Order: sequence, then C-alpha cells, then structure tokens
Amino acid sequence: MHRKYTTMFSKACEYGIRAVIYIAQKSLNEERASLKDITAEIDSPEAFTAKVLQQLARAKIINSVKGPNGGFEIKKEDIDSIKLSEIVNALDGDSIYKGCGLGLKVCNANEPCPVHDKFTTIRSELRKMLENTSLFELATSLETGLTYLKR
Amino acid sequence: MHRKYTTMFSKACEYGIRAVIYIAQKSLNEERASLKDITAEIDSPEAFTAKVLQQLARAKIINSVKGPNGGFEIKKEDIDSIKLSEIVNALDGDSIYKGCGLGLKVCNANEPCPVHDKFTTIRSELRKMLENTSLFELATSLETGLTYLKR
DNA sequence: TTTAATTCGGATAAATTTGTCCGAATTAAA
DNA sequence: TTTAATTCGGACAAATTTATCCGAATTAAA
Repeated sequence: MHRKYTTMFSKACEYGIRAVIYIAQKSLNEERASLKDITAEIDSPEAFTAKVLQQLARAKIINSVKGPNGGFEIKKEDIDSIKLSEIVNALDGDSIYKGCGLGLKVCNANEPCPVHDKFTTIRSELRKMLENTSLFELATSLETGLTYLKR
Repeated sequence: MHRKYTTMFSKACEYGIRAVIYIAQKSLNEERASLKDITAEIDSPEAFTAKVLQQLARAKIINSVKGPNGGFEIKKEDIDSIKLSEIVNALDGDSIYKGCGLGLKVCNANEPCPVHDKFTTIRSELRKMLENTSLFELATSLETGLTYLKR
C-alpha cells in the first residue's frame, strides 16, 4: 500500500523536461527533433510523450512543424530565457509552490499548518532553483557530454 | 490534462502526518485518539485514514488499542524522538530523497541527469528538514493554538 | 499531383492512488 | 456473560494518472 515512487513532478512533467532539453540541444545545432527522435533519445513512451509535447506547443514553449522533416524546435534566441519553471508550470501547474505541505485548503502565515514555515523555506528554494535554471545551461551540459537523458 | 495538484507527499502521507500530530497532542495529555476523533479533527476520509493508521501501527510509529475506549496513542517518552522523516518513510518510502528528479533509473554524480546537482541540493535540504523536525514540536505548536490541522 | 512523413485530436485502456463497505476479531464496560 | 465500541483485514469501487491506438489534418518531397 505504500507508494512505489514519490516523485517531485508528474511523469508527464518528467518526460516534458527531458524532451525540451533534447529539443533545445538540437535547436542549438539548427536541427529539428521529431517525436521518434525524442522518444528514442529520452527513452519515453511515444504516444504519451506526443501528448505532452502537444501541451508544450500549446503553451508556446516549443514550436511544432507538421509534415515531412517536421518535428519540434525552439527558437535559438529563446533558449536562454526559457526557465525550468515555465515547463513545470505548463505541465504540473503551480501548486508545487503554493499548496500546503499537508494538503490543507487554508494554510498561510496567519493560520499555518504545523509544518507551514518549514515547508515554505524548502519550497521557496525549489522555486528559486526552477526560476533560475535556464534551458540553455541544461542543453549545453547535455551537448558537452557532461549529463545524460536516458537510463 | 495537466495535474490538478502536485503535492510533495501522497494523500495517504498527508493524512498520516496530520493524524500522527493529533495523536501525539492527545498522548501528551494522557488521552487516546479514536479513529472518529482523528478524522473529525483532521477532516479526512474515515475508511481511508483507517488504512493509513494501520500502516503506521505496523511500522510501530503509533500503538493501536482495540475495544471500548480504544484508539491510537504514542508513548509520551517517544514523542520527542520521532521525526517527520520516519512517518514519511513509512508511508511514501525514500524515493523522495533518492530518486532522480527527471525519473531516470540511473542518475548519480558520475552519470548525472542535467538537473542532478540542483536537485541534490534541494532534496538534501528537504531531508535535513524532515529528519530534524520532531513530533514534539509539531504537537506542541498545535496544543498552544499556534497551528491548525483542518480546513 | 501524388505520396509519404509527420503532428493533432479523440476515444479508449491499463495502472495506480484514493476511497468505501462490511464482516471478523478484540476487549472494556454494563 | 452479554453487549457494544473499537480496530483489523479483505474485497471492491471511483478517480486520477499514465499509456495506447488510430484516423484526420497538414505539408514537404518525389
């Protein structure tokens, strides 16, 4: 009965982040990434990943191009200004920053839950981190072989 | 398609933490808390909470007593040494500390995912916080009316 | 113009988490 | 000893998340 895996983000968001990093890497090299490329490269389920990419396209975080040689891309000049927080926000919303750690609907500095202050600290760290991490740094660390998206 | 609520813990764990804090408060006053007391006090679904309490009893975090005037309790002298981390561990496991932020099965300092270092920092903060927060401080803040478990 | 490669979108299915129901077991009190 | 209050445990149901399938729409290339 206990959870198999407690992840910070939904699966959709995990795949989404990985996909966007890969698309960014390709875009920096003036190439598009097709769905097949992406799922092969990040090792994710194809149809499900397609849905996630659709959502990211609707949110204007990536651009989609239909037809032969189509695929997904990100404008080179945008890659530095896109932050991890935008991707997370588009897929998982903002309750990771805002919601109460114990699930209370009402929980704030005036009427805090017992862990309110402690969680506020952690979550603000998380938020700062996501807001300060750019797609550019993630994509270049991948390009230079320092980091990995599979396995 | 995006998540309604992205919570740090499972619902089971949220209810579990709230329940244990309440039981601790009662135990500090030499009283037992019955399932009904608990679900009324923390505003949680009764049958589901019962399962969570069973798990916590099996994990020896709380003690259960059947029969009239039965309920749940925690030995007074244990309340200070029980940390939030034990409750979370019993209900959600330890993947919140250990798992990769992007869901990779292999992800470590040698073969890191692009966000590995940044997540390691955040998660270590979270872990420290959970390991350093005792049930005693949470229960007394509730007792003194500084914090709340409902709404 | 035809073909083929691609994303889009809707329906559906599987897996997991959340939640309910109810009888069995236990045990204190009447 | 009987009754009633309680937790325990198993089966089941609902909701959400994860995942698949497939035809439609688009569009570049042949």
